[in-house]
Amino acid sequence: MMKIDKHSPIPIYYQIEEGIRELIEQKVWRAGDVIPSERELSEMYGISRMTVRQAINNLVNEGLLVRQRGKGTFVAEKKMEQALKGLTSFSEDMRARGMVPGTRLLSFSIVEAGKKVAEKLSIAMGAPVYEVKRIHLADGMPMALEVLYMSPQLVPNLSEEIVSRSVYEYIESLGLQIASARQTLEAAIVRQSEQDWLELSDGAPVLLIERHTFLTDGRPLEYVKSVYRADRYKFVIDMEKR
Amino acid sequence: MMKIDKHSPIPIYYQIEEGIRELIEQKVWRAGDVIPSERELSEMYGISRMTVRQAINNLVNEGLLVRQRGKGTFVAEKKMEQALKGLTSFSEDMRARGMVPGTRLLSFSIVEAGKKVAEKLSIAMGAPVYEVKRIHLADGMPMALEVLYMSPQLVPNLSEEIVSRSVYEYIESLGLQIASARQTLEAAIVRQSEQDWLELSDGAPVLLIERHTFLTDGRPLEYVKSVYRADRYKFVIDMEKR
DNA sequence: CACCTTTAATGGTATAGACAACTATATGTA
DNA sequence: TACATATAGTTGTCTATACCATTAAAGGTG
Repeated sequence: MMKIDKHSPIPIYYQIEEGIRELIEQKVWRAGDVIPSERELSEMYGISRMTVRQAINNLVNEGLLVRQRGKGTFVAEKKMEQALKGLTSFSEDMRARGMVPGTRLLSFSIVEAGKKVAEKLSIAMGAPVYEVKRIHLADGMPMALEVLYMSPQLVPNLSEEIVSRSVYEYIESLGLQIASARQTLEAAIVRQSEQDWLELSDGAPVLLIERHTFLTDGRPLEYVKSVYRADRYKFVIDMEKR
Repeated sequence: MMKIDKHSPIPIYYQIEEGIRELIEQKVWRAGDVIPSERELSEMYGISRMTVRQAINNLVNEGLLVRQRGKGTFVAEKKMEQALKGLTSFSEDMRARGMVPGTRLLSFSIVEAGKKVAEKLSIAMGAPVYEVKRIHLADGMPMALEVLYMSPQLVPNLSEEIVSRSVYEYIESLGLQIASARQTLEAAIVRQSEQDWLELSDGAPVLLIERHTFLTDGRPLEYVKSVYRADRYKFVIDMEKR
């Protein structure tokens, strides 16, 4: 099931923690499943129950597990949603609003990084970057125009194929982990170049959203600029005190 | 210092937790201070060190304390900033951007709640509510128009005086604690009624922000609608994976 | 003085055990 | 059948102890 080395310099509770994380990752245990009881785990690996508890505590704090006294410990629901609290992909966002998401790829190419893109991705000006332009649809209607930049140094072998599926799943499969993101939102009037794609008339308001995403090691992963139709899109943020 | 009842049905670790929380609240211990060591606390109250650790663990997870191996456990910095991660007051926001904040009170009155306000504040339609209209300035220039609604049932004796100082400090002094907030952002074209206050011309884009704030017990505290000048204001959100 | 070693204090990890509180199931009883 | 009771299994709380890893300060040494 999972291996524990009691004489490793890595703490036992951490090994257990990682082991459980992995089993959930690999979908051996799925959302809602009971995991073995604390006593079972402690006997299974010949370690103290308190040590098992320490591991489980951490995972509960992370939101990966849920405890229920008298019943057991369960794999928490969600997982993707927990990815970046409040930061969801367009598709998830739309589905949550009860609409059918869609995407139209406008262009997929490698271009030379301009000043702003180079800065945002921490690469040299003129260095090659992926540029992905697409339109996001909701119930078949154009909702947003998006331009995404990523560095091939960080994300090699990106393809149209991958882009039309899920970029984030590909990112994860590369072992890259998203840690944080900064988004800026501002209002503006639609530009002429964007007008047709979004099926808007002159002077229509749009919501400009920029997203700058970072990995756990601090490296910038992507820089995305989006133009949303103001008449069809509201941005919602839920914030909790912690 | 603090009292512990070992035979209370309230868990000892929780009593310790509350005790520490209170001492920090009352500023007996301030940000950066060392608190007594785990061993000291355990001897002080005649309880096991592991029990003390459980209390401290929870406070560390909350972000109230910080551990440093070999050195001790310290009261974490911040506190106000930690109030609502990412949700700051206009004044703080502006100061963080290097501008001098200001406010012009346009009106302070009690009005009958309309349908939307009544809904948002969970009160009856037609019930009296405070309505505060003001303009937020940055470096003396109009930045946003704001209308705020609060129920006198929840927040009694609100006055112009309090409003012009800090509403949130007053809220806290009443023992009310903010737990969460939902903000929605959308782009729009400035309305005629808002145009003059914001010194905008026809067709200028604005950012509409609605904030709906809730207390720890789930009751809605306030409903705020703001209109920001798009040319002077960007909304920034930092999100971290947790 | 500057440098190394020792020592005491801190939090970090781990054990083995005990009892309480809660949940679900099985069992007995009217 | 319906209801109370026992029982086993779960997490929750708590103890007492041990040793490890890191830190800072005290003390010794050149």
